[in-house]
Amino acid sequence: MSGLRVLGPPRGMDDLLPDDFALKHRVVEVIREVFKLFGYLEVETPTVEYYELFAAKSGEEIRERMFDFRDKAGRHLVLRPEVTASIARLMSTKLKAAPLPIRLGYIADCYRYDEPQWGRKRRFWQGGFELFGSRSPLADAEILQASYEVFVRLGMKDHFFRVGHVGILRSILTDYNVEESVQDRILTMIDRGMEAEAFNAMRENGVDEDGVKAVEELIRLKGEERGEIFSKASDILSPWREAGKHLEELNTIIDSAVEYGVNSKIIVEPGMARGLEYYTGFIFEQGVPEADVSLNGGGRYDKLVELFGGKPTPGVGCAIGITRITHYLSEKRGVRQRAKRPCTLLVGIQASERYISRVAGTLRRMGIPVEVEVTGKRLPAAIEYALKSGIKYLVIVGSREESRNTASVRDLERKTQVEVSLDEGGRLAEMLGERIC
RNA sequence: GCCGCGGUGAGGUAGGGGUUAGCCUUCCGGCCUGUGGAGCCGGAUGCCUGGGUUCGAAUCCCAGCCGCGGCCCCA
Repeated sequence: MSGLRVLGPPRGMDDLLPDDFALKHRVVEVIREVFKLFGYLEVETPTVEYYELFAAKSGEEIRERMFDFRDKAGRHLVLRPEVTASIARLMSTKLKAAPLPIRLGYIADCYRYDEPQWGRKRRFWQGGFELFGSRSPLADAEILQASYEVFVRLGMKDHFFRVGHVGILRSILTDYNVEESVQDRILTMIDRGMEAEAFNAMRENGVDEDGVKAVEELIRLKGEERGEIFSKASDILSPWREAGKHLEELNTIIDSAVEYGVNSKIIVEPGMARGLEYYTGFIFEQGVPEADVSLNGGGRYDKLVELFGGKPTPGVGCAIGITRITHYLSEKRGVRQRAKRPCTLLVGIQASERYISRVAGTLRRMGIPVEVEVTGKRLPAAIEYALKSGIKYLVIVGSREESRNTASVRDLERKTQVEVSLDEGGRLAEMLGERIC
């Protein structure tokens, strides 16, 4: 490379070569498979959105980490840091008359101006499931089920879930008349482990020591023994009827997931909080033991659509970190994926260009993928190229074949060769059995 | 945004003030006009960028860029 480092991609953004792309594509395909299995209809929204769409319900922190810029007319735009807001925008506008419930899926690239490190890029892909129009725990459980299917299908059976419900903490705070923006701040502090600050903020906003103590105990309470966690949480929450209902709801959600067949390790955290402030109920993260960042996360957001001016519509969803999963599979699991290519190479020797083209067309119209040798390699060199590239069949056309309107099909593995008339399409197709290698 | 470590052809590496900068893989050409995953021969591409120290810098110093890891935050 010369001194022009500008020839590399921008910091934190990856070029994917064919094999890298193939691996990412596999992850994407699995997600699409699960879209189909559950009835999620894929949509697309722009990579570029108005700044306000994300500024609305994001803290200072997120705002600073967005790629933002002015367009030529002075509009303040951003490269989306996530997609849920865009989908909610869709719900409040173009889909406001759609019959509910509606399930939407997306595969999209997102951007954050972070310092790159393990599992964190400035450009990354997310695959999302969003279910609108239902308040039922069945809807929340469905998101867990879909997440489970994706991970299992990718061979990550050892994944685990961390589940919680922001309604539990919020309803305690609401009981003390703590206003919503202050609640957001307190939950964010809890999520970041700044507990002392959170407790102080609670006291300053009218929460008594009973309330603080309850929150503290809830934060400490986490584990896999569902029955035990729930009975302890239930005790702690006995003075707060509303919070108890949320706890019960969380139990129902987990129960539904387990009955579905989600046999993952599930860590219950009644005092869990998540960074994004738009969550209103059930929340979760999904990860694997060897990676300390989460690979999937989501929850319920019942106020987001109306925040964007739509009619009140409950929603629940998740965003799967495609780039992180790909990175994890490749680095920690040693998963490799070869880019697929045709099994067949068409090589002409002393044949006219028109004949080579005719044969190529004949093959492809039968649905046979074929690479055409276009560099003038002689047969031995072409064979070497084919073997090196994993190509299984050679279709050789020379002057003999041209004069007889045939092609010679050579099987490089069996080392057999047969001359077939171009009119015998079926026979050609049969010989070139494997199409993609 | 902050802290630490690093950067030698396309990939992997050796060297560590004066070397024609070495090796492996890859790539290109030849031996080789229709059936060689071979062999041999030949060839191509490199010290991240910019300053400084020095007679002389890939090597030492500073800054930047990029990568990796950590803080923070997050998928």
